[in-house]
Amino acid sequence: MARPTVHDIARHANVSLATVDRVLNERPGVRAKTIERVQEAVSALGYMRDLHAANLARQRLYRIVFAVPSIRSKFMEQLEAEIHRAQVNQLAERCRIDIVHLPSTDTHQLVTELARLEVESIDGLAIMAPETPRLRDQIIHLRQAGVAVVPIVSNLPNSGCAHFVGINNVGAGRTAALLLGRFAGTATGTVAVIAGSMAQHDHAERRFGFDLVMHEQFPGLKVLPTIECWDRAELVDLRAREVLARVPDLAGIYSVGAGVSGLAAALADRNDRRRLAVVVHELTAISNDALRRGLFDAVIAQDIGHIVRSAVRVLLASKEGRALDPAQERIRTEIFVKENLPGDPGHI
Amino acid sequence: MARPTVHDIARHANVSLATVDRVLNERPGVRAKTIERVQEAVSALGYMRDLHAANLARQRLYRIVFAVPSIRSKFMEQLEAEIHRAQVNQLAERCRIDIVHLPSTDTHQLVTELARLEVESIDGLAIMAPETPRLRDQIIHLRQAGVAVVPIVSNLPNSGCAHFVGINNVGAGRTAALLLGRFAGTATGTVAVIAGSMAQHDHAERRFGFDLVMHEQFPGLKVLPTIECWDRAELVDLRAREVLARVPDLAGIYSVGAGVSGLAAALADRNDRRRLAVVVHELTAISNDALRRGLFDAVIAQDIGHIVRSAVRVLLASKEGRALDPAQERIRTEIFVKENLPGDPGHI
DNA sequence: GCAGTCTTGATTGACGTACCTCAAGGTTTG
DNA sequence: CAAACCTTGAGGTACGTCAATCAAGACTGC
Repeated sequence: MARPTVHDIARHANVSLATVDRVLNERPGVRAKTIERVQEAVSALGYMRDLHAANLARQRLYRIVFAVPSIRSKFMEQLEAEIHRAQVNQLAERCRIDIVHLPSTDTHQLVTELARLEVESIDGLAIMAPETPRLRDQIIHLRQAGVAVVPIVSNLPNSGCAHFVGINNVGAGRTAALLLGRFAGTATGTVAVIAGSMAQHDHAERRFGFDLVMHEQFPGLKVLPTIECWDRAELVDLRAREVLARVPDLAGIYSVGAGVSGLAAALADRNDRRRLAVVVHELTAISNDALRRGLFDAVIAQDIGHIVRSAVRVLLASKEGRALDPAQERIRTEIFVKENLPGDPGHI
Repeated sequence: MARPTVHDIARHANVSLATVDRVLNERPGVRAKTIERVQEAVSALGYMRDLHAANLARQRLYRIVFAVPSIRSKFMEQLEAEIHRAQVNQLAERCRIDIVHLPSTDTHQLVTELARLEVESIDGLAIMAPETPRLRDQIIHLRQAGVAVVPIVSNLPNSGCAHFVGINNVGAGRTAALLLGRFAGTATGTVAVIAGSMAQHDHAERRFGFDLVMHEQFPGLKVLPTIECWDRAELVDLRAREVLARVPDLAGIYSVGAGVSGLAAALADRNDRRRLAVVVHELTAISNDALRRGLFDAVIAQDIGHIVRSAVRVLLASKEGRALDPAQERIRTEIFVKENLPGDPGHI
């Protein structure tokens, strides 16, 4: 018993091929009763449209744009690398992917840049940007023009996008707090938090979640005000050394953003023997190495490749009116410690 | 500039369509020089065969068999659920997936069951089974007959399979030790280990990794001999209660295998206030709930959906001679704590 | 009952690749 | 130098769906 085709449906429903086609592609000109008869035949025979034949015939080349900040960081490098990988893979699947760089400071120019996209030729937009009212309006405008939009990494809660591809940053902060609190090995002490800036949505959310759990579960640990270092490693280095020198009962450090190489350097240089719990974000070559060397205790991460692939799937599914598997699209808040780093040798 | 097609290749290489076809599909009857010319044209134009058209024309229906133990457990239920999900999704991609149940105790009959597969009609086999010499021979025989074979969840190191889809179980045990040791909050004490049976490869490997790290990093924690409970919840319950009652300085419990509902029940019933670090394997409804309730502290898991999808990709790629993206196929050893459980409400 | 619209059938030609046949050249071998 | 073989060209059909056409029958309202 081979797969049923449209011909089988036509025969089973006693209609012509043309009618089956009209029903399947929701074209007008079919009586409600006939539609019903065709749909019955479809479910009776268990028909599924052959994606290969459909895509081939449709001759549709989807175009997806990834709009990402132009900041240079290890994380952004990884993100772009994954987008490039998707470009190559998706090319075989009739989907062209482009990258657009958005200014990271000037939010006005960001929207201007976005407005420059040729709406007509774009099917989907995956965007990583801080939400502003003007950006929200621009995104609503894009969606009205038929562009599927999905925020990635950092959510845009007010822009009315059905889906967000990224982790729950409040949850990530909560997770960081739990790990830091339990790894610290002391009920009392002081905890320092280093972030890029509290103006960044995701950083603020992480800090928020972090505070919640610290307060609930580790009331003996006092959390210092956020040290803002604008994701710059040399600043992180400097400020981390200050904290290490000046806070005698330091029990842990939580790094919310980028620039962790500065933190690793500061930690490597210290000569006291205090037990310190260090939790940072994003698994990069630097944090990987610092985990191995015992400088960091835990890394909270998101699978960037998964984010990119998921964004593509979500956008294509949206354009094609397909449903998607929620479980497959859920981006997990991953925890890495020294012993479960990916790419370990000796994979038995 | 649209995608180049075989016609473009033919024109560019100054050969006929038939010749291009012969080269692309590695059919005989083409001079080496001509092959070279065609391949040059392919790379010059950046040609990529249109998978949709190719699959359509090839009219190939791949058949993949998942051979899994017939034991009933939450983990196996999840595994089968994911295989069923893949069945539905892959049907649209011209790939039929079947499940074969293998006897879990009689290794002789297991091989007999495997030998019953009609080699001719099968393209790929994903198998989860303990390795025995007879099984190894049977797998080598299958591979010689042209069946792509990939072990899943539990590796078959001696069967010569190029790829294993699953986590590094030694690493998983190491990870469990690190978490348990650091969560315990005490440098000295006793740790109990509950497993299905040390005859199970993956359980033994986890225990091995666990012992390594406990010995290296937490020498003050004494690890008791493995309590074998055959993955049966009621036995786990019983033995866990014994341990809780009889070991006064109990600092942690590591559950290597299944039957964790018994452990959760035993822990929920205890009335002492000792700080206890509990680490278990596999994220199921039960372990999820126990994490939330604070009965367990950490769960080591593998993404079962990822394993199934990866196995399918690996097998199909093997049959089609395609390369695959190692990063996408790497199964991670995931850590879950109370705060990073997937499917959280309030996904901001 | 007639013009007009709505519904359906029949048919056709893509889409890009796979795979087959037949025949025409070219090259080697004895 | 002819028979045998190797290489290549030309052309066709098929895969399952999409999309469009034209024609005809079935309704509607007036």
